[in-house]
Amino acid sequence: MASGPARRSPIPDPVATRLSLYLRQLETLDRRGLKTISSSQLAESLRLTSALVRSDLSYLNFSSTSRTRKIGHSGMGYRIDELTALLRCTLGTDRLWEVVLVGAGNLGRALLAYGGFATRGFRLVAVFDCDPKKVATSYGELSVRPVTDLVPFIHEHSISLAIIAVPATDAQDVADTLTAAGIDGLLNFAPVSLRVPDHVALRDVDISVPLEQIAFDVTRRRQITHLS
Amino acid sequence: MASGPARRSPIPDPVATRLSLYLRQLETLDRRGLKTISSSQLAESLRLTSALVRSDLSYLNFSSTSRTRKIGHSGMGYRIDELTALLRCTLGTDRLWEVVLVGAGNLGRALLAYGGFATRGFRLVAVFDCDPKKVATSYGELSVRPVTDLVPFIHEHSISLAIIAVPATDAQDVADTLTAAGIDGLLNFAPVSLRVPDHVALRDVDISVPLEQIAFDVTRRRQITHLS
DNA sequence: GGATGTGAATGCATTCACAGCA
DNA sequence: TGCTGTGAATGCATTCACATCC
Repeated sequence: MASGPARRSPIPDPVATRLSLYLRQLETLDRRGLKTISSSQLAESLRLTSALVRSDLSYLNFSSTSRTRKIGHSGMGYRIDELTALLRCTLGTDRLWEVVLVGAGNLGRALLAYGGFATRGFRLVAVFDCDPKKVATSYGELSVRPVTDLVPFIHEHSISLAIIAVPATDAQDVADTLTAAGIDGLLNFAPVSLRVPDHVALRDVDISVPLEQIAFDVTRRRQITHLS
Repeated sequence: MASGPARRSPIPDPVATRLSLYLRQLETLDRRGLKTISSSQLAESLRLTSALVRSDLSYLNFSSTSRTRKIGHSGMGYRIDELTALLRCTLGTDRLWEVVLVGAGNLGRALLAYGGFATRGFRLVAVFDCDPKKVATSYGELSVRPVTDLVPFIHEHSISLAIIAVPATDAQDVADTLTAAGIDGLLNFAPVSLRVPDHVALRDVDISVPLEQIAFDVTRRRQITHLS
């Protein structure tokens, strides 16, 4: 039993990732004033198949709070406002997440300046760095605090999410500190594989990896073209 | 036929992504002075299984240039220098890729300042922006050029890779321009799904997506803990 | 002994194809 | 007719288990 897209939860990881993309796309469509969208339109706009979109969205049927059974409307697709709300609720971004940033180097400062988080339910509430020269410098509304203040700050403000943007050599130390302070989730930009306890959610972003993948794609295509 | 990890090419996408991670890890291990590593050690350091590592690396056996049949050494694992060279060659990063950056906003400036590319075979050789106020401003060794110079620059320097770091609304236009100029690969940081011809390699990086995934992971874990 | 390389087995993600509904 | 929701079929990624080699 339990064939097809396994009605009812454990939402698989690849599905969850696409749910984020659906949400992003719906927000764009909403800004354009659209009210409904079909699985095939949504699929095409993201270069996916309509069956995959429907399959993914079917995971939302019985998710947590909503008792609603069907989310699409036969013959006319999905209502953008409904679906957006349901996605936000499922992903947990229907509330504001306060996030701390560790590392005020180039990458850290870029993240501070990056406006994209605010519109998606996240707010950077503090920046920390171990370099005394950087401490007290201001970026936008935030001024850099010493790492020694990190643990008390997390406790005092009940922070659950942190972004690690320190050099690779310091990343594990920072992760350990954050873990000990009781953090729930970590977004790691350092190019190392961190070790954290099972109860801490961890994702890595290494911008060199996709760039390398492109180099690989291009190289492979050239080889194919070459010997044809 | 062709069961198991399909000896001989078309390297699947998930495999190619992990090859990048193996390379990154090997570079770290090399810096620590190690000479060899076993599939199980490499696996553990990246939280994978040893069978997966061996399976992935077996794709390198007959790849393009190298005529070597076996890359590991029975009883003693893989030689780090050998494997590093083979990975670089396979991924296409055994040579220098000159990359142009379009967009000198917060993200673009961070990428300029980010040192990580240089050590992995990529060099940012020019920055472009359409905002006249930004043009001619210098960041590090590069000064911002007007987008009108983009196409001639690409032709003149035979650039094949570009990074898009402009607002979502401008990204498709920039992609079209780059495509028309004959670019081979695009790394897109704008939160939109771009449309490019099949012969152009495209990858997306949206830092809000992994952050949302973490929020989702944390939310789900809380629900599980809650009702247990 | 300790490791690789790989066919065979498993399990998961995606697609197909169609019943059912507006 | 147009579209969703989903069981069944496919196909791909991962793991198992073991022959093999130093």
